[in-house]
Amino acid sequence: MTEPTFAGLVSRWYERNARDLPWRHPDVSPWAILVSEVMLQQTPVVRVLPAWQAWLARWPTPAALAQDTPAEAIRMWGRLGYPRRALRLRECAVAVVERHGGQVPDHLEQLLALPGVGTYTARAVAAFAYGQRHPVVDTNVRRVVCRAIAGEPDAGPATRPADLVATEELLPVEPASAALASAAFMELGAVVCTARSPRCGVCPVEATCAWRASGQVAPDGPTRRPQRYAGTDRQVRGLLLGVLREATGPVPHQRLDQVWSDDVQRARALAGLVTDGLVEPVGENAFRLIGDGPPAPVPT
DNA sequence: TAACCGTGGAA
DNA sequence: TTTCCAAGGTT
Repeated sequence: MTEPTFAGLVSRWYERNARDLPWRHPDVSPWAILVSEVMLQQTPVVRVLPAWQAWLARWPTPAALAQDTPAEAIRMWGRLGYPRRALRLRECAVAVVERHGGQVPDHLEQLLALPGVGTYTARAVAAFAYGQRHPVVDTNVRRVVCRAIAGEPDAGPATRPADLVATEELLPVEPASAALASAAFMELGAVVCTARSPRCGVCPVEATCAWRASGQVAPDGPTRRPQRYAGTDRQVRGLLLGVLREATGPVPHQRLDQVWSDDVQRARALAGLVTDGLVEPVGENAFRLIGDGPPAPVPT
């Protein structure tokens, strides 16, 4: 009789307490899982649920999305935030069709090469869609491992190679068990070992938690700068894109002028949207979502 | 490395 | 009301 491992304890807890999220169902395609992972980047589960359903109902395969316009992808994205993700997801669908015959690849290197897919998302798809053994490290997992193993209150702002190593050492050898453990770590961080008010009373590894043993030392020093939103270019971009998203086809410059009074900042935000490929000019004084209609006539 | 990139809900 | 933060990626 050996002691249960850390991963074993968390996995056991997960099997009994996991939320019933649709992208975790066994019959879900790798494409559907990839879509969920991209939508979940910096975005709460409750907001992703309806968007994910609608997206896959419209574009059940990468090929379906690849054939539609960027403008429609941006519209379907709705108010999930970070609309560049919609653009990247469509580019990703195009790449999957062109490079992989329409099938989401199952090799880490191939996944990493896809637009909008980084270290976390590539590993998440490899593990959750294909059952491979990879450390899947997001903000939840970093926090769980940091607290339970290292005994520190919080992890750093970005995932580092050391985080992957530390997490990999916790994974069971068997691939399917490792994938399950990865999902379990994430769930624990999302539901129990939360950033603000951890529910240590219901934690399956409270007895061995290094942070708990230390008396739950508070974070030391100032954390990262709280990023303001009101008054930033980000907010102005959001307002501008909101108008363009609701419109069909070109929107007169004059109508965009109404969303923000500061001419300089508004122009900068609009230029940024164009630079990012979300918006394009139509003629001299109108703009539209990228690819929303036939190409503007080229003067000869 | 650090700044930038949306949005909305809870504390 | 303000602050925090939510399955990151890109440059």
